[in-house]
Amino acid sequence: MALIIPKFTIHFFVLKNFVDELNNAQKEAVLHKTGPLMVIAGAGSGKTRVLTFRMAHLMQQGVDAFNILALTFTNKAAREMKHRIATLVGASEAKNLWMGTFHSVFAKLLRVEGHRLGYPNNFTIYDTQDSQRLISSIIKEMGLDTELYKYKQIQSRISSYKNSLITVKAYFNHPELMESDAMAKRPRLGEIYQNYVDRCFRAGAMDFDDLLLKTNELLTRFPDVLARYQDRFRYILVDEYQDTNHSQYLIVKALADRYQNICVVGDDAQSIYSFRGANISNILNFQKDYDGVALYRLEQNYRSTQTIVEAANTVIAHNKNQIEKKVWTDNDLGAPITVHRSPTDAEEGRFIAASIWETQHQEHKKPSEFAVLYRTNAQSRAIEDALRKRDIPYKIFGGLSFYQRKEIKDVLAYLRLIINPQDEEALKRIINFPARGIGDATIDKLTLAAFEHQISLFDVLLRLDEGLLSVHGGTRAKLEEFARMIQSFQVLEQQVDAFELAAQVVKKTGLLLEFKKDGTPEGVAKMENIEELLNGIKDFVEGQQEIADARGALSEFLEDVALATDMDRDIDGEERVALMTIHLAKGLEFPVVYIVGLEEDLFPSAMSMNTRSELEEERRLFYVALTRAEQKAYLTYAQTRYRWGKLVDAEPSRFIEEIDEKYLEHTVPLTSYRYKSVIDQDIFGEVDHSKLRTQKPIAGIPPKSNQPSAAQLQKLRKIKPDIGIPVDRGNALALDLQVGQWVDHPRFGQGVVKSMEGLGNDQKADIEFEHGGSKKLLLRFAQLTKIDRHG
DNA sequence: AATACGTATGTTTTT
DNA sequence: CATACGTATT
Repeated sequence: MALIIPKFTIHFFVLKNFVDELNNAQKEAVLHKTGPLMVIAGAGSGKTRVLTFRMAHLMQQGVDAFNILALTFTNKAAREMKHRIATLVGASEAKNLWMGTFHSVFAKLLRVEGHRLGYPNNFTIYDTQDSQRLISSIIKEMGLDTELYKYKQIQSRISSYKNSLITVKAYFNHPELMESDAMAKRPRLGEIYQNYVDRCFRAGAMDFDDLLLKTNELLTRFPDVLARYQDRFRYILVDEYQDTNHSQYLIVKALADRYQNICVVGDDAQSIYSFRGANISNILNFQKDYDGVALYRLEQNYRSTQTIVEAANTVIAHNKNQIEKKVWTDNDLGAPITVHRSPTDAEEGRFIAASIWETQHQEHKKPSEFAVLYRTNAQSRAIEDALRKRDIPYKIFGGLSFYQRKEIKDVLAYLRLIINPQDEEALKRIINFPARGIGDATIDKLTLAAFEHQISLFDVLLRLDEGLLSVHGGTRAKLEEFARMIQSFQVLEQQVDAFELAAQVVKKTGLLLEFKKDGTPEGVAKMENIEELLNGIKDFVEGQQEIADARGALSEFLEDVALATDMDRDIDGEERVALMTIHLAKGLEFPVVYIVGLEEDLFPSAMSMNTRSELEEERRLFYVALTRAEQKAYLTYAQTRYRWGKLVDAEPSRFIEEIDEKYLEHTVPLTSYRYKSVIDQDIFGEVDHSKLRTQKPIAGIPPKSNQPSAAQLQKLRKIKPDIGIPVDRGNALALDLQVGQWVDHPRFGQGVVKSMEGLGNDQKADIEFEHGGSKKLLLRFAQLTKIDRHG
């Protein structure tokens, strides 16, 4: 019946057409043959098209899909690209591509190779919450002051060490690291780090950062493994390169070293992840890192109206450190950007809901054509309330993601423990949930016994008759029963599929009953969530059956879940307004975009105004937000807003003023003049002349005096110079040291730079101090200040 | 050991 | 405002 057409011909035809649609820069990037290649892709310039098409083209040229590795920023992006490539070269070929996020790709690699580093292939992936809980218990076990050692801060510290490849050993080898923690009154941070790493290892667990760190370790320690994967991944493509951290940078560099077929795509103007270690200099220095880099710039924007493109350009022009480019568009001028002020955050929500409702009806738009973008997840509430009142369907992305809900994590903890009984965090989570009479005291004893014998908690349970634990007979029986139950699940796991197993777990542990009996609406919601999880597992199992080499289905499901984001649960075709943070919106586009909460201290965030580089990142974030819009953008702010449950006054964001007035229209006449803060001036270094322009009243009311208010003086005192405190911000590279430069160190005093070594994050300076001899300091951590001095 | 309640404490952004 | 933690009560 079906007409049989040779596949190859069809695909070739499609491919050819596609090339013709590309502009010159795109075409060149796609057709570039071998060697390092960097594509600077402005917002909306079709970079996904270039990436997918480049891969398809490589495959057409005879490159085996097995030899291509593509690292994307989200799993969703990977899926979509794979799908598009499949339409170009056929699904069976596209399947062989290695594509995914850094984390998911290297998690898979470590499943295969991790045994060389002493990890079981069923290792658990600890999420941030697991890490924090473990660190919290370590701090308590060590008897440290929890005021000084706050587990969240410690976790983020350890995370940034790992992202910079500072292992425990390296930590203790760098006096300046210990120095800086000691000065922060946390001299025992190294010990915590040590304990944390040991405990993770013993639990057979890797945290998010380990997935990258251990990959680096693997590739460094085992040249044969490195060689094998270099040979395997002959063509490497990295999307969103501006958001890679040092650890990722090194992995890419190691893998690409042999063939040098490395293609990175990114936009320095959209680098917004420095808080998790992303280093913008990775993209800025790419041309120095590789020889003979071909550089292509995609500057034509196909996404947005002229108004939006140009307004965005005027905003980003306020930043200093950029790769030169000029984004432009052929599109229509489009509507002006609407700026709206509301008295309260609730009003802001109402305005947005009303505006969406109106636009929907006047222009026959679907709900999915709108997005509301905000700086912090907490802002979603007011918007939600307003949308719900108007019956506008919406979906919130991020925030508490589905897999992070307590009831879901509880079920997953059972499954994790079945797969990997060493998993300490999973065990602690569920050993007494549902309640079975095993209290904190018992768990503490258990932890202690595990530590004394250097075994896992579960092993202690299995060896209770050896007298490892002094507990009452009743408690002991309960512990034994718990262990027996887990073991019976382990047997079951061998016999049935993941769905069946999960269903049994939920039933036999009494989890479902637990929520059923409470009868509250929350309890019902929790039951529904568990049901949804089971359905998800079922879908997964069914999907797996189509894949020939599917391994242990459950452990793969757990891996997917550990690395899944809310984005990945997005069901296409759902007609809903999207609510998400700007970070989450990266890479997406919508016809109509509302950027809300444009207020000083919120956006830009109060936490990000201490240094210029932080402020510039906030501005890039705003740039990202604005460039999500295809046809129309709204900027809204409120004069008062509930924060920490308190009503606080707010003033409009400086970012609004940074847009040229000619692109804006105001719904409400501006009655009050906004005082322009003196903080905008860089009081610690060069004066930014663009910031010194005379203040122009926006409407009638004359400017206030230039004297900073008491509150502003308060703020000024809190400002620190943009050097010296880069420990977890990774921006110390701004300190451009030369040999002979005099510097000041808070501890060692003044000294002169004798020599420099290392690159990027590893850059060190050999400094001879006046008192105390010479020291090699890692620039990123040494709190150095340049000083003027000679001789 | 479990619960219930009060207090304190903190908030950017996420794989 | 949420959640995490400590204390008092059963």
